[in-house]
Amino acid sequence: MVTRADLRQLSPFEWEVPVGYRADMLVPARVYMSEEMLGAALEDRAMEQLVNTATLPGIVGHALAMPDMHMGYGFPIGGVVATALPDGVISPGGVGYDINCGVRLLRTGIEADALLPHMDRLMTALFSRVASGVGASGALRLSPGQLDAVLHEGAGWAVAQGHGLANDLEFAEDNGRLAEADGGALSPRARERGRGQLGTLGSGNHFLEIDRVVQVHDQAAAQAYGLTVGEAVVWIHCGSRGLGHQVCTDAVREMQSAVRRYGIDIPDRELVCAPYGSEEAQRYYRAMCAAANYAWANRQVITHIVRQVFEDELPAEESRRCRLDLVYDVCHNIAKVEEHDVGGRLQRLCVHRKGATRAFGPSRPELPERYGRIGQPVLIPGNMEDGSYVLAGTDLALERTFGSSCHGAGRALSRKQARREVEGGALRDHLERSSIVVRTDSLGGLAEEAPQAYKDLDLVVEVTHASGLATRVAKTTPMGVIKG
DNA sequence: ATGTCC
Repeated sequence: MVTRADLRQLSPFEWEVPVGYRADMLVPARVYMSEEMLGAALEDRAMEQLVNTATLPGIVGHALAMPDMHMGYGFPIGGVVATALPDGVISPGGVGYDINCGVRLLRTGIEADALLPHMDRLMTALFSRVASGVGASGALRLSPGQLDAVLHEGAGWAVAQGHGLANDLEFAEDNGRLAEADGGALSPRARERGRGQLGTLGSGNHFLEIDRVVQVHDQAAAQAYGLTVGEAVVWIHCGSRGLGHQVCTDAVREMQSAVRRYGIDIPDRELVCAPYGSEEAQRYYRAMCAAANYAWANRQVITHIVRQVFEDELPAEESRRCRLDLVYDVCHNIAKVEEHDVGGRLQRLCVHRKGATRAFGPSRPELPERYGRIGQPVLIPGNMEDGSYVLAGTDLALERTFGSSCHGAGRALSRKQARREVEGGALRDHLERSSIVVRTDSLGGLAEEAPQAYKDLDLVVEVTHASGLATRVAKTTPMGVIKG
């Protein structure tokens, strides 16, 4: 176990486990946290998992952890690991089971107060038209050919089918599509699981919310993002559902033998990986890209349903004043091939972000023109009571964390602990008394996602902001919550 | 996260 004594403090919110801590480390491990947060991270296996990732062949810079770090499969959630191509490894555990789990934020153009009288009706309609819960299937049933188009085209498929507006794509990370996707790299089971789940929310921490912008921290950035205090916004948090889960399951199994074949020593079998250029790695990468595209199409289809619900359920006057535009769409479970400056040299890297959000600053050409002087919107969900943050990516993040930031508050209680401590029905009543309209498939699931099951988002964002990885732009709090 | 064990 890593202890406090093994850590070297670099700055108020930056800590390092030096290479000498363990003989198999190739680079130091670095975490962004306050001293208080560090305590909790040392109690479970998260820090040890981070150190384990510092042994992966080809890793460059540091094994990094964001302030929302907690235990995950192999890699900690909140972890960022970059490996040098072509010989560095790619690891499915560095992406996670929910490939391209991500967040999409829509502004509405209407004041939250104007929606208040209609919240019950809106939330009931959203709950009925966006399928949610474990194993949920949606209104679409894709033919094999349609599925291939989704896997290849991502959000663009949905837009072309009429589930969206042409400029939606401009405001999604990678325009909602990774070009290396190959539907043929998926197992038949992964493909079958994907056929009926497009346009569905899923379960766990996935949600659909109507929020109110309660605070603007950075007027210029908020203006560029089109956010104003008092306005209603919509948050969509979901991923690639059973299809992405199956891609990860298949890859973990296949790479178990790859690790042996390529003679890779890993300290934890959950860190299975393969050299990026190998057949196994390339098959996983193309399948992962396809699953990422599925997730983007999923969020795009849900976006369209939300727009339809606002149009159908609001009175004509309010409906006319609404315009649900995409602020941005980020993924926080993915491995990307990106170019970064490593020690003064531009290098092609495989950047694993697992529970970490890309946070590119103004210098990167990937940003939409509208945000070019501000930085990429970094969307950080918190909890169903206290709300969420919009931050802006920075050039400092490019120097420090391969352009990455935290992705949420991070869990403070395990799901089991949360169920023990919280009764779902009482939580729902508490939220409704606070004028938060709640719709859920599972009161047990609601309890697992209770506010007290998460770290304090304000603290996580404070560390992120003070470290310069992403800067505060606006905060929103929930008016209506759908939990799968 | 997940047809929460093919």
